[in-house]
Amino acid sequence: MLKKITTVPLPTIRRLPTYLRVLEEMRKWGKEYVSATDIADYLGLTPIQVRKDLAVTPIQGKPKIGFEINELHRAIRSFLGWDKTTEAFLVGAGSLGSALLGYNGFDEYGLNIAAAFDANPRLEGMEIHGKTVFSLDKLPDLVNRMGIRIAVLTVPRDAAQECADQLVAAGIKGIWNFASPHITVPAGVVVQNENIAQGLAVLSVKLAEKLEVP
Amino acid sequence: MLKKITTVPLPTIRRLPTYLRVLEEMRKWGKEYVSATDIADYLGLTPIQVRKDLAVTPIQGKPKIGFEINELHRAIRSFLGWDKTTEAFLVGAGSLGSALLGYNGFDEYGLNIAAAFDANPRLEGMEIHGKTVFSLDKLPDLVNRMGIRIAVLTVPRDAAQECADQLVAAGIKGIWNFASPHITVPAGVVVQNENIAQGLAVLSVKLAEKLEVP
DNA sequence: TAGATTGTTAATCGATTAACAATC
DNA sequence: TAGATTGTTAATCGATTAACAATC
Repeated sequence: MLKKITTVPLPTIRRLPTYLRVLEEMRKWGKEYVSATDIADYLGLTPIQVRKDLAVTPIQGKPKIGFEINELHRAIRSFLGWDKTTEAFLVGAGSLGSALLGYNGFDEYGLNIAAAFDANPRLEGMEIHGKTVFSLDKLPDLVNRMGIRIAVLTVPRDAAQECADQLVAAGIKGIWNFASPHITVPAGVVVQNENIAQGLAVLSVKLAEKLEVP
Repeated sequence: MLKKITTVPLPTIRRLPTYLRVLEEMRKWGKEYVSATDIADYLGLTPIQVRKDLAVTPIQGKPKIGFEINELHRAIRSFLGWDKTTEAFLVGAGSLGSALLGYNGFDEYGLNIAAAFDANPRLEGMEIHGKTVFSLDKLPDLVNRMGIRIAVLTVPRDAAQECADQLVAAGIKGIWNFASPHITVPAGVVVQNENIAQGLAVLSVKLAEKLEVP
């Protein structure tokens, strides 16, 4: 009986950011209301699925008219917690880390990378895309003082697990893991693995199918 | 009756690259055989799921021993088509495009980015991480001459659809889309959308749940 | 009003998990 | 041999899709 409150399906959560972008797009076109059918047509989904997904927000659509774009947009952002900014640290200032430091779209997702950390002492004190790089041993203290809960992990694969352990020890509660296909963390810590190879695998297989049986 | 041959579940396909990494890891430890149980323990999955996933390959495991690591590794790579190199073009040599050009892990995935293209004439002829940047209008001819089928799309969001149309017109069959949450293409062309915001959405929601109900 | 769209409840579909005989 | 592990068939679980009354 416990444990199940109203778990929103993971696929739904993954589609929500796309709805945000679609709503922004349609707002740009001067629209004020949008129906689930419009969104579904635009994205190649079914209207029923879109309506189910949007039901995670408390926003009610109006029959024959649809949803108020701004209101829906605000509600989805709020559901994702993207209406307030969360500060995060980036760990591993290599090429991928640097690229992410230079990405300026995170504020749209309620995320701000406050600082970067690297094991290489030669990077200490440097700025990458305006973010200061600190020595990794400064991390626990700064996590504590700034109340940081999220880390973006972009170290080399071999360093991933050890580094994750340090992050957990320092009090990090969520790890956005670009470093390794899998890391082990204690319960109470959330890991989101990002792995570019997954998408490429899907593309590879689908393309092979298409080319075989056209 | 048509159409369904033996569709491998998408979640399975997405897990396959991770199995490759795990097999490499275990090979490094000097192991020769690995059981589905070992892999499952390592990744936090169930042994049954791992066995089901591995059944997409023709490799048979040996009861009590497991699977021959090298053989299984080769079979998964073969299933994904990653045993032969596929040449691809990257379109959009901005910060994300440059970062991907500098990523040297693609050969593990059977992908080689042969060249980059950009609409900005000032980039023409430049080299980024050893890859030459061509003008976008050279793309159709080069796609044709080199028989390129895959494009990595890393242009700004607003240019994504127009650029995708050009790629399709040029004969590209698979688009790995980092540019926009959604693009429309004709049937016969495969699109794989990569969207960093999806993973962050999952992390955000899971973390919020954890912090609310610890 | 008629018809498009909503939200909800039920049916279907697909993936995961369980059960179990076969095997080394 | 006993026991761990395999591969397969059946049961369960969860997400998607369908059906439909309510509404503007």
